Amino acid sequence: MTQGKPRRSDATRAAILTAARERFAADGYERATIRAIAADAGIDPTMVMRYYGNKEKLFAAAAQIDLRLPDLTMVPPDQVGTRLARHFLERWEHDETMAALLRAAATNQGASHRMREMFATQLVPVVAVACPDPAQAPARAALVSSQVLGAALCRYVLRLEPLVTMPADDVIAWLGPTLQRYLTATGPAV
Amino acid sequence: MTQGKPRRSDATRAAILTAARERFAADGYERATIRAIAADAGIDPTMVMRYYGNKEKLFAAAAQIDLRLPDLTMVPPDQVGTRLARHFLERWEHDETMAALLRAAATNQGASHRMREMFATQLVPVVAVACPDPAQAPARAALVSSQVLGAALCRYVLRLEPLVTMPADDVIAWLGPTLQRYLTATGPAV
DNA sequence: AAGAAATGTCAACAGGTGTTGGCCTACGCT
DNA sequence: AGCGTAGGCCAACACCTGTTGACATTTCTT
Repeated sequence: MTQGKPRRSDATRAAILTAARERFAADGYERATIRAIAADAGIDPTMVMRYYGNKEKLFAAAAQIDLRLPDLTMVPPDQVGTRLARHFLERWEHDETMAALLRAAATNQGASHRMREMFATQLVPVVAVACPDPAQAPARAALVSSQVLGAALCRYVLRLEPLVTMPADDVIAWLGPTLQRYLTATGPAV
Repeated sequence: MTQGKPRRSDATRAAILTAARERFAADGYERATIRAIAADAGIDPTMVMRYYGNKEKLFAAAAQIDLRLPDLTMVPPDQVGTRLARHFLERWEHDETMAALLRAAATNQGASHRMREMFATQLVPVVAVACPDPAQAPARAALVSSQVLGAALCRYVLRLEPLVTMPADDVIAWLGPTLQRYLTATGPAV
C-alpha cells in the first residue's frame, strides 16, 4: 500500500533525504539551504524541488520520526523510568533526525507542530499504560517530554558541559528516577 | 564606570533593543531581520547598524541576561529545589529575553555560546553552595539546566499542551523535587 | 554666531534565497 | 527501431538579506 513502483530515481531521492537530515540537524531549518543539501547529495538543486515540491515538504519528509517506544506493560513498574530514559538516549544517540527536528522546532512552525504531534500520538499512549490514571497521561507525558527534550537540548544542541562528555549510563541513571516520578508519582492536580 | 554620558539617542537605542528582544524571541535569530526590528522601533535600519555595529552585536546586546539567582545559603536545604524552580519560572514568565536566547541558541553559535557562559558564570556558583561537594557543581548545574530549559522549551517555545496551560504552581510542584534531587542526591559518578 | 559632532534619511550594493521554465539525455516500453 | 517519458542540468527570475556610503538636519560646544 505505502509502497509504489520502484523508480529509477530512488537512489537520488534517498541521497537527498540523507543530506537533508544532516543539514537540518547541523544548521536548523532556515540556515540549511536547498543548494547546500543538493550539493551534499551531489545533484542539482532543481531535483529537490521536483521530488519534494518545496523546502517545507522536504523538511516534512526528512523529519519523519518513529520514536519506536517500547511497550511499557512488559516492563516492571518500578523500572519504566530508567527504561524510557535509556530508550530515548539511545534513540537520540543514533539518529540525527531527532536533533534536526529539535533544532528546527525552535524557530519553524511546521517543525514545532510536528513535534507536538509526535509526542501526542506516540508518547502519550505509551505513558497512558504506565501511569495510574490514563486521564493524566497527557500531563505526565508533557513532563517526561520536558526532561527528555531538555537533556537532548543541552547535550546535543547547546553542547553544555559536562553533560556532553558524561557517559550515557550516568545520564540515564540521573534521568531515570525523574521520569519514573513523572510517570507514577502522585503530583499536583492529582 | 559602566555608565557614560546620557546621549540624545538613548531613547532610540532603547527602542531598538526592545524591538530586537521581541523579534528575536518571536522569530529566532535568522528570521528576525534588522529591517523588521527597525520598523518596529519606528526608525531606519541604518540606525541599528550605527549603534550596534552588526546583527550579531545587536543580538549580544539584546540577549544580555541576568538570571538574578537567589542566594541558596539563605534557603532551608530541603527547599532549594522548589525555590529554584519558582525563581526560574517567574523569571521566564516575565522576561521574553530568555525565550529569545533559547530560540536563537538552537541555531546560532554565538547564542549557544552565550547560553553556556550564562550557566557557567551564574548557575554553577549558586549550585556550588547548595550541593554536598562543590566539585560536583558543574554536573549538577547541567542537570538542573536540562530540566529548566526543557520545561521552558516545551512551555514557551514548542507550546506543548498541557504544559502551556498548566498553572505555574503546578509546574513548580512537579519540577521542584527533580531539581532538589539533582542538587543534593547522591548519583552516579559520586 | 560659527564650527563640530551627533542624529537621521535615502538609495544602493553585493550576495544569497527559494523557485521556475527550458532543454538535453538516456532509459523503458511496444 | 522508434517513441514517450522520466531523470538531470543550466540559466534565470524575483525577492530578501546584511551592510555601506553620501547627504541633510539637528543639537552641542566654543
